[in-house]
Amino acid sequence: MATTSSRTLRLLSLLQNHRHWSGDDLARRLEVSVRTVRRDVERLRDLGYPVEAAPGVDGGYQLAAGAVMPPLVLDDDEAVAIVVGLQAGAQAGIEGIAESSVRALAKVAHVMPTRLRRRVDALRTMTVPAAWSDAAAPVDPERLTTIAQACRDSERLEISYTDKAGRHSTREIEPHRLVLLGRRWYLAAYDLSRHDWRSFRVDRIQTATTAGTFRTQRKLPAKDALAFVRSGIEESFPGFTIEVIVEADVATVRAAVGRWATVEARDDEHTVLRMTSDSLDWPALALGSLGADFTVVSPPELVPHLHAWAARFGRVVLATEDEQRTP
Amino acid sequence: MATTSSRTLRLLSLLQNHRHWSGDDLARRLEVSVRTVRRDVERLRDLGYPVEAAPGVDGGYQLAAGAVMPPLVLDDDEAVAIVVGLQAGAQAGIEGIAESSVRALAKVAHVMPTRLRRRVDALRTMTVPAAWSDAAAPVDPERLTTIAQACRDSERLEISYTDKAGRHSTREIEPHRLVLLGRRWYLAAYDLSRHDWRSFRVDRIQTATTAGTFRTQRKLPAKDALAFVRSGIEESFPGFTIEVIVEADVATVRAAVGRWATVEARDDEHTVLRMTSDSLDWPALALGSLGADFTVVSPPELVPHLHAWAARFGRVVLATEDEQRTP
DNA sequence: ACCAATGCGGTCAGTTTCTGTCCGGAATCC
DNA sequence: GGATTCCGGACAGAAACTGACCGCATTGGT
Repeated sequence: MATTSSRTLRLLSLLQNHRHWSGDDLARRLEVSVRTVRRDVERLRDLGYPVEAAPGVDGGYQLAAGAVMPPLVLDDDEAVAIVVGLQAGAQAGIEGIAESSVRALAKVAHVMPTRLRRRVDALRTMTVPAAWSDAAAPVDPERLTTIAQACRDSERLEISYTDKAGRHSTREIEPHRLVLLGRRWYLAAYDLSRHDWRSFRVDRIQTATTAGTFRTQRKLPAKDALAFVRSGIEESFPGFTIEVIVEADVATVRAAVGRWATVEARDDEHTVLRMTSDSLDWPALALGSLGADFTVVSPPELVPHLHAWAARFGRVVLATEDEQRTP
Repeated sequence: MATTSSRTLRLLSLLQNHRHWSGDDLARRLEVSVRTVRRDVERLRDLGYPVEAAPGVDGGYQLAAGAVMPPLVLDDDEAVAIVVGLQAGAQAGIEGIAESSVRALAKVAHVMPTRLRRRVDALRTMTVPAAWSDAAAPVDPERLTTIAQACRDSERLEISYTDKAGRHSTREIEPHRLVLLGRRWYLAAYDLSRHDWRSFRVDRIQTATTAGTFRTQRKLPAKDALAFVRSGIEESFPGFTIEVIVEADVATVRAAVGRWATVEARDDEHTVLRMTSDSLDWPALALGSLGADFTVVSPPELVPHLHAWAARFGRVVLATEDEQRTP
């Protein structure tokens, strides 16, 4: 009967939403006898979900941590929060979770009601882009999930692409795998127009629409997708390695820059600060907020960069009443 | 029977993991006849999940977006990604999702296998703290979820708290609601030691352990938790409102600062840029990366702040070989 | 020490429904 | 037109679910 499995699912949801439930409460909620509730609980346990129960006046049932994740029953707000969080995770380029974030995103996005999708879109305009600098062009999360779904489901894609030289083209591809390398997403795919494997930078894909499924899995000419993409990229990442000597003690520096950089005491009054960054603007913020003088060890470009900031900031004045109104 | 509901759940999971499944495939996977698969699909449809099916040689079943979220069946990696994303969402203080993030986090964290919890912990050390400045002291996500669970489940908490004046104390409280105000989390709770309602800053709670449930819900002496917390906070947020006139056209400015600030054309060569921030360091980064001169309209404090940066940056020099090695 | 509240699980009988096997029909793609 | 695939009715036997009843164990408070 539909009622019995649906009821089991509802029970799971109730146990996820609230810790303590007495068997009596559950029975009333589910409109069955307590005996049946006990049997349903037993069923959940058989399925591997650890429902704990405590007898006594303060007893009740609760779902505990077990060996496997139970199916998550989410309400609207929670689903939206999860999608926003996953989008951030996919963009942030945190090694070790970005790929999983995209996979989960593809899964959630595919079944998410459109009304929730609209809310996510609305929120995305408020959400902070992961990176300041244009160095890491942010990728439209929707496109990312479209591509992730296509990879998962073996669906051909028709994409419009702009290559390094700025040439536009439309291609039909068989997407294979998404790879996060450095701070960018790449797509390893078989290009049906060129009859060869290619890697595409996802931020250079303007549109992507599905175009039917394909059956036979071609063999990637590399150990794995990561190796393939890496081999195809000649451009080395700029990725500055910043090292400065700050005229402050290590504790002060650590407090100011948080975990963004590694700090190391040089002596009581000098601290070595190291960080990596795509652009020189980030380090400028970190160094500026230190509130202490410092000497640049590397890269040399940082010095003129900071001097340029100094020059501009030095020229800053407060606007006069007049200026505030008309040019 | 355990098999039938478990099978329905497995079917749901299969449909979430891969788009196209032929009825035959599903039957083999689930070890039942094709007819039963059809019946299971029908069951899912009865439960409100829109399983679409296409006849023909390329047909198959797939789960589409529907009116409600189906229970999410996640694998380990995806669960970890979701938790990391939610933690970021809870910390980031994005209005409209922070509360939901915490709720979802409480839900997920409670049933998450410990092996996954360990992975999340490991990743957290790598994850970037939401804020630069010490203005927003980051909150331990684990503590946040503990408290959220306690609120949800009406569980007493024993907390050790450090108040504004730096005095430590241990209190037993009945937690009511978590509130995000500005960039900080507050807990509205009834303090059993003081016999009155209090708001606690979550970042000032050192430890929180559950101490039994409570039944009777006390009445909060305010319209809602937000109002209560807000009324209890005498300290007004600094929250600078920055407004500057940039000597560049609106497109350039928009490209440089992204969505962090609102920009408005003043004339072809001047753009008004507005943003709000807890500290003056953030705007400094935004203004520095502009690469253009500008005039400050407000706040006046910004000018000396920038001048201080200018002075420090102006003094910066490249370290000599000597300095790099020994002081 | 006792009592109330709560969960546990056995048994039983009646009802429900689930399953596999048939089948003809319809839609889709080549 | 043919192959493939999904659809859903009918049927019979097997399996299960459900509610009712029972005595028992555990917990917390009086």
